Amino acid sequence: MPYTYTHPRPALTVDCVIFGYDHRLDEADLKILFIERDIEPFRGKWALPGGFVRMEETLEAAAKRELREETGLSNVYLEQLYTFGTLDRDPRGRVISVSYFALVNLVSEELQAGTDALSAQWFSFKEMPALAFDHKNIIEIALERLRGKVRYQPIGFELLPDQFTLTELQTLYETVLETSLDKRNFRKKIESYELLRDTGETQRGKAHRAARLYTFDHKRYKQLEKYGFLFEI
Amino acid sequence: MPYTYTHPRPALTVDCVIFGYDHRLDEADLKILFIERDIEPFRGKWALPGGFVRMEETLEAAAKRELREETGLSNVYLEQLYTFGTLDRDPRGRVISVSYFALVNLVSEELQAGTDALSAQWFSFKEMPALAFDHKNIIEIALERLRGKVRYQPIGFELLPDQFTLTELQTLYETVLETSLDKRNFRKKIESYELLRDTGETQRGKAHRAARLYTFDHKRYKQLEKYGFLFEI
DNA sequence: TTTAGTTATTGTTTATTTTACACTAACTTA
DNA sequence: TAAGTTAGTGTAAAATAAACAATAACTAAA
Repeated sequence: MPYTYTHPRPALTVDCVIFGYDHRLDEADLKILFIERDIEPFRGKWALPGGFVRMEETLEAAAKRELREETGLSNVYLEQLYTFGTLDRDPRGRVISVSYFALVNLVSEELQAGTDALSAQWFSFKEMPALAFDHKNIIEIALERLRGKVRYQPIGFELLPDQFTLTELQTLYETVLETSLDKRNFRKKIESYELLRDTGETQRGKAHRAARLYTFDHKRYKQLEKYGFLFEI
Repeated sequence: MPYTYTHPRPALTVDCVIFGYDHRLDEADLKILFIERDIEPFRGKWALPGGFVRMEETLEAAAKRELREETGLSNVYLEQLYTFGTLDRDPRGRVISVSYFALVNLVSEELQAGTDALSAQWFSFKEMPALAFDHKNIIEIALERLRGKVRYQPIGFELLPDQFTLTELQTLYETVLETSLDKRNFRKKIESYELLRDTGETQRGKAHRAARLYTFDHKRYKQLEKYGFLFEI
């Protein structure tokens, strides 16, 4: 069924940059989720999850649908990143891509390859594969945004499981920001925001002193946010 | 000449939120540039400058072209803001809009209505007219972005003429951030960044002590930026 | 030419925030 | 029960931010 317009129109896609984090690893690092393309162009190459926007869905809905179809991930909070529109970014012709990004905890999320993709896989930055389209460019911009944002908004918690230790939280910030932080000063600052709730529980099965487990108080953050509350690491 | 595709495609537009500032006014305030639409839909209503993206131009090029055609403004630095894609934002059907924003000095820039618009006009926030499409929403997001950005990047200078006084700079920040700032502390902070060059000249024609004129040292800022320099007001 | 009026320019003291820094507590395993 | 490992905690010094007012320089009116 062909569709005809009086003026030419670019095609419209969405792409998702999903950052994943595994707090259990000794060498914690950020990973990004890619799918292996099973259709041309760039068949066999790795690419960001994404695809064409349908007429009856919003941009964000399209991004969520593609992410679910291609990787099995759902219920992630997607934020719009940037819209890419150079002339030559897709060999099929003029294609505009609206990109989204999200932060997830690797351990809580189960991957499953969908119908459009041979497989979905996490890659750390050191072992990044060759990518389709301008996706290398997209993730560079996403990483820049993540680094900028993590310092002024408490989004780091999205990368951790519901319950986490203060050391895990600190390691996360050290990983994302590529710095090292003073343990006591970090804890003092985090405590001053009063955004964590002590669960009363402690870590189990570790060969040393068990750390207290905390949860992030989303409700309280939303309250504070209204009144111009400033978060900063 | 009709264009046919195997799948339906949304139309793609760009919209420009141009903030203007007049440093000479006693009651300084931010204005936004609108055009009066002379075609349907929303004929006679005010709207952001913008229009359809052509196949042979990038998104930013489209935004610049529409801005020039409709208002006569050119050589402004446009930054991508957000892409709007709700289903019902345009009565003509599914239309995605990539928005851009820019900051200009009202006095330096000459307006001239173009062919697509009956007239272009600056409106201050207090006297905002009824707007076409979802443009009210777009400018709300633009204003949020501006307020967030102006505190961490020295973009305020784009709203002033090449030469300006420290009082003009302070008034600008007070206007955009809707606060009042301490004069001595403000000057101390600005001075500490070493981003201003004293021109040696002073203001003329004022019925009181003439203020020194400064220029913003863009080159120096770009240098400092590379090394993680932090600006904050 | 003097005076009144208006805006520009400048520094110090106090309060707050950030940084630097090291020992004891608690748990597991050998 | 001893050794090993990570968790948890406070204080002093330095840096930064905030509060605050008098003099300088110019124009216009008397």
